[in-house]
Amino acid sequence: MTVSKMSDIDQPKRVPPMEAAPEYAALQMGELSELLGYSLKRAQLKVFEDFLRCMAPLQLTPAQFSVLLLLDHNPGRNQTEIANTLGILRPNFVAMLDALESRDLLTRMRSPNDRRSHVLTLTDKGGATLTRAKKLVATKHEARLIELLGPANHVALLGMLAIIAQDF
Amino acid sequence: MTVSKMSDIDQPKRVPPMEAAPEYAALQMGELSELLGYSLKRAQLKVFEDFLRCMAPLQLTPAQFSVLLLLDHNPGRNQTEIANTLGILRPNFVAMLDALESRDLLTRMRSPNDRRSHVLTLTDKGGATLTRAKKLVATKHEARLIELLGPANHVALLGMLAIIAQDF
DNA sequence: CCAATTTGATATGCTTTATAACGATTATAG
DNA sequence: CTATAATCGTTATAAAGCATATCAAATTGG
Repeated sequence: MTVSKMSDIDQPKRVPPMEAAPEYAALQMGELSELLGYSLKRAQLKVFEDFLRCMAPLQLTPAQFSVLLLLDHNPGRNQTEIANTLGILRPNFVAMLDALESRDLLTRMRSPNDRRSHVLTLTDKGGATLTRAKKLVATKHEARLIELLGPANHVALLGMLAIIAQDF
Repeated sequence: MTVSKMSDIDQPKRVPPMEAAPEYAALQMGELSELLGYSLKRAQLKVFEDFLRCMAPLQLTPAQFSVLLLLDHNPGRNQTEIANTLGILRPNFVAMLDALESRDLLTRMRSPNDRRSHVLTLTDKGGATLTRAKKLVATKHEARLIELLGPANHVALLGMLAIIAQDF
């Protein structure tokens, strides 16, 4: 049987599914709303979904964007350093870099100091893409969040999440 | 739940650099710390990790716990209703219910009204397990979070995440 | 020099998430 | 009523995400 792969031309790969309003009576959520993990996961999915939507013209996932951003601020680092900082395991980072390198957004160069390691560098196209991406994130993605929460809450939320991410 | 007190949130003390301990020099996180999606994902992973640790004696994942909790508050519902409410796709819900049913935590009964559907019900063991689970979550998991953030911040965080999960 | 370690890479497996399709059953149109 | 469509649980399947073991090449340390 052939794989029915509807490969259209330049359509965004993943369009998040629209949620349809369920026609049955709303269920009692119980203590679920008080469960931080549940709300965290739901919120994270929504935020990533919106990120992908905003970033559709550049076809960058949140993880890919974070790599470009980190490379821009940390030139001359190798794969292990970048991957560890982002919480990505080295084996899984390889394919990710393959994709970005094949799109000419970054380069792998053997380090002259340590020829085991690859120095990662943003290409010109990578830098330009990152600039466009940051603009999209700021004006479309984060702006919408700030509008929803208010600037003070937005800052407070970032602070609390950072605390959880590092101290919990 | 009310979010009316979101304006008087205690500001988190500070936002130190994320992660530590690798032997190479700390990398510059750049605008990454300001990216809500990034912090959300990191925080969510940590919270789920702690949830699993606290729930180890009962061997319940966050998703399984949410199913038991929802069943307890919504008796007589079928698989589609429970799955939809939790954002689980029906095909993926089958194996999940198989596992819980094989552990005698819930039962599937053909509905007399509509013999296509299965009415889901907590067993006695399921109810007892849920009671123990809720106690573990409250005393070990959420308590630690509240201690870390402070009660006011904890409430505010829940409120903001709920807003994002619903309205974003 | 030799043993141990590190780096990028490959292979592999597990879990999660998503879609298509099927039999049984129910609902609906004509 | 009958014929068609829709729904429910289920199976099969595939793509991602996440994790471990292992390898060759290169480096480090004794």
